[in-house]
Amino acid sequence: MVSIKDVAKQAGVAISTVSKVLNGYPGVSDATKKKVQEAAKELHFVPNSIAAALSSKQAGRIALLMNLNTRTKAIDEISMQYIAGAIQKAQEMRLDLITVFFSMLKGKTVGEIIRYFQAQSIEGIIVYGIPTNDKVLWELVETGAFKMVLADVSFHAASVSCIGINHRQAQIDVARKTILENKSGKIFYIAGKKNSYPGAERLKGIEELAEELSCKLFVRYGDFSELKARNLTFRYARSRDVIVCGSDLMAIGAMRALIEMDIFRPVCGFDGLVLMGYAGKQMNTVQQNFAGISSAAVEELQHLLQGGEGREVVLPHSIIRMKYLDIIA
Amino acid sequence: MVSIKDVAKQAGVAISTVSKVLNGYPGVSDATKKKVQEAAKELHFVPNSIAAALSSKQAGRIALLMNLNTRTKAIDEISMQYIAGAIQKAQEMRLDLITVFFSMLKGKTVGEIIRYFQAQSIEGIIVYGIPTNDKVLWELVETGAFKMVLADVSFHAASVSCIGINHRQAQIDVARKTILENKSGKIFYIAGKKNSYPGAERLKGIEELAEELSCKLFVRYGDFSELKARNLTFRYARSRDVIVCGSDLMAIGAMRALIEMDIFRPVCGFDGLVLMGYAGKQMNTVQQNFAGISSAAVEELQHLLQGGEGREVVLPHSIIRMKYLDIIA
DNA sequence: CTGTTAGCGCGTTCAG
DNA sequence: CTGAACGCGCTAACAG
Repeated sequence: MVSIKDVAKQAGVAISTVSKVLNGYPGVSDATKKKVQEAAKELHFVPNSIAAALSSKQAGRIALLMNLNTRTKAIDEISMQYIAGAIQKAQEMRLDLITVFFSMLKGKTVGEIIRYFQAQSIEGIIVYGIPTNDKVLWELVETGAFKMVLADVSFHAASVSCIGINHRQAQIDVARKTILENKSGKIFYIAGKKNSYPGAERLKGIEELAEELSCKLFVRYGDFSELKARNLTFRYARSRDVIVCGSDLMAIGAMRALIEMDIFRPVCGFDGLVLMGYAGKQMNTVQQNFAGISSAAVEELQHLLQGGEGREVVLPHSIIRMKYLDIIA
Repeated sequence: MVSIKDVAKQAGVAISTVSKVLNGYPGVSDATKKKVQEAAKELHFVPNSIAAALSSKQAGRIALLMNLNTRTKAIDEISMQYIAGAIQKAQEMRLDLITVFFSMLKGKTVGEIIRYFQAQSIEGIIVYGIPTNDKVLWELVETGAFKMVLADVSFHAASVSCIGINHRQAQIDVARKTILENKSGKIFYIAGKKNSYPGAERLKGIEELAEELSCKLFVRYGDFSELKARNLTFRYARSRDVIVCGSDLMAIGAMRALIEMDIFRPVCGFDGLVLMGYAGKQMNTVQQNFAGISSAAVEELQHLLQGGEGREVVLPHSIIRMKYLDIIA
């Protein structure tokens, strides 16, 4: 392994000089700068990130913390895009990214979690899908022990940013489109989970829209479950004009129930899963660019690591119509 | 951050003694061992894996290298299970696991790739889905620079193991079941990619089976693409009795084509994707436990890291019938 | 059996 | 503008 020492020797300068050049610090003459860069290139020098992490405190090691739902595998698609987007961007920004699942932290106290991350020299954490009622995780946020970026919640502090689309507005957009296309009056809304921030925001959206359009609104919680949405549809859909769902998975459940009931009702979903394309029908849905969101989250975390203030970042969304041909390859 | 030094001070012993105790080295009296362990517990000491990685050469940092197919998102499901299984097991075995995608290595020479991993103190690599024609990656394998576990290929050397199910046998099993259930004579086999090892093995399997059952076999390459399988089905399915596909995604394409053609032919797939459940019909398929495979791969890598010989590990598979009710939650 | 010492590769003062 | 020297937290030889 070629180290900084070898580069220094090759260039005929001291180790610290090499370090300065490679990290873009001032106070090095252009002549020696060039010498060092050439030597580094010649020796194919790649800085050892492990050593850098040990010695410096701004080593750029971050963690992606998320839920791994092994039961409902549909969520895999979202998680995967999240991970991929984050890894990609982290690589670009020369940050080390490790992936951690909630299940690994299960049963740990806040102190233990902090030490767990510290032991890995983690200085920043991106959290996706933090439950609004997870006491330990929210404690962790409040300690300020790490720079954090929270996806899909609305909370920011000095060292904590949040990021995500405007769920309320997105729900309004997709539902309005569907309702106007079908001239529907009575809305059946299948909401997500009660302790989910996006779920709550989407609910607010549909409430606002129903009022604006003077539609009757009937709400039940489907807990983001396909099965529950299916059952709710059997029970309540017949006497409503349109089924608006807080997630694609629930929309699929609703749609399949409608088919079995042999009645037609327009349905719209939320997320833009590929899975939608396999469910047999077309429908409007909100497309979230998950890879884009996690990519933006990494950038936001970098902003915090460089001393930036925590803030709220709102990302754009779009309304699409999922079709079979969109997804085959 | 509480370091090994603090523990030493607290226990009233030397740093190295603490290190020995915590790493289970011999040559420490039970009395001091107990003292050290108590001190560590009291201070909530968590060893810094970064520092350990720097100092020692057997630090247990490994990489999971895989393809990220951003076009055909169906693969997401498999990738996700892979990642999850590996991360989980790595955590259990106290190994640091980083995820790397092929795309990040694109255009790099073997030397650059080696340095890339060395810079991260990586000592072992698990590769999933290495193309049989990827020169650079195979060069990397041959250099022996890292301990490696290759999933779904058949190659092993001193420091390289391979792992996976018996694709040939699995293809035989699922196809035989489907054929016997339907008393089919003429088989249409939609194969995977030509330079894919699992694809080739599965093809061998169906050839063997066709001979054994004295069935006529007609083969075309679908390249693991849903669309291609769909088109091939339109073209060739009418005059055969059963469609055997080298992957679930292709089976879905075939099935949808059959529905549009309004003819019935038994179809069987390979992989056990959840996606299958959404495709509208039931069918036999091979269920691979992807999380289990990657988990086993981590264990095998650990075996190599501890000086074990490279070998071939064959994992079990099972034949299942995918149903809608199996997947909703 | 225990403690001292020397690095691992790099960042960072602080003299020169 | 440059380089010697120290330390990050830990492991591993070596003395005692």
